[in-house]
Amino acid sequence: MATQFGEKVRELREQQHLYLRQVAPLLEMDTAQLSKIEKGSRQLKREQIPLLTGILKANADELLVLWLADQLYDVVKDEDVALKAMEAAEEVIMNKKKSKKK
Amino acid sequence: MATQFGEKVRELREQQHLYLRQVAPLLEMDTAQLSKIEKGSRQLKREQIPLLTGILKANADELLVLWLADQLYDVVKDEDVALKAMEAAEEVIMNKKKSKKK
DNA sequence: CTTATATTTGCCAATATCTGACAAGTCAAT
DNA sequence: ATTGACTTGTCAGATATTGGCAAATATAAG
Repeated sequence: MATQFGEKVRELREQQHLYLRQVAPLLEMDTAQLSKIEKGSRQLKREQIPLLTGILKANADELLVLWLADQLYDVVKDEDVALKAMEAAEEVIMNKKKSKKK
Repeated sequence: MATQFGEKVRELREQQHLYLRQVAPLLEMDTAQLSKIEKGSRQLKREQIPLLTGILKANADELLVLWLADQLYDVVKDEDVALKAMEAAEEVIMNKKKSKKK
């Protein structure tokens, strides 16, 4: 249930001495939703990550990477072949990268 | 649009000299759907993979791994930090594995 | 023990996304 | 021009996710 992303958000929010009730409105949601996001039972929208990064003064891609990692983990979490699948996906990504350098 | 999974399914289906119209009913769908799956515009349901593996005489986890890899790729395909995210997710998986060996 | 503040949880209507089914389309061979 | 294999478009219905509120819980203070 807990997510890397949610845990990091909470950690950063507490470091900044901010309450849910202060941060939530900046993301146009209520405290209940943000609470659920930190607890991992809801997902923040991808496009809100940059805003949250600013609010929490996180460093550049920190939150994005954790958010993505959570999504990836979700896909394979119950699979015996999780790591094999990850490697297969990585290869595809690396091939794309190479060929994008037209 | 094309998927590794879809391409492999097509390849295997042709190797077995089977038509869409023969395979589709075994998966309880129509040929249009199966066509889209091979083309990558629709997803086969996770739980149907073992059945399809049998039908196409694929080897054990081949199709499952490709199917999962496609899902993973989908999460990060437009992200600059795709590989970083993959590595972060891999670490989580490897830690789970270790701790599961109670 | 009551109040106050912060957070969490449960619920459900609203919205978004995915799927199944069919019809119509292309393409190649005859 | 007909047939067979496959593809594509559409759309209602099924599923899943979200937003928002209200009630529950937790902690601290008085």
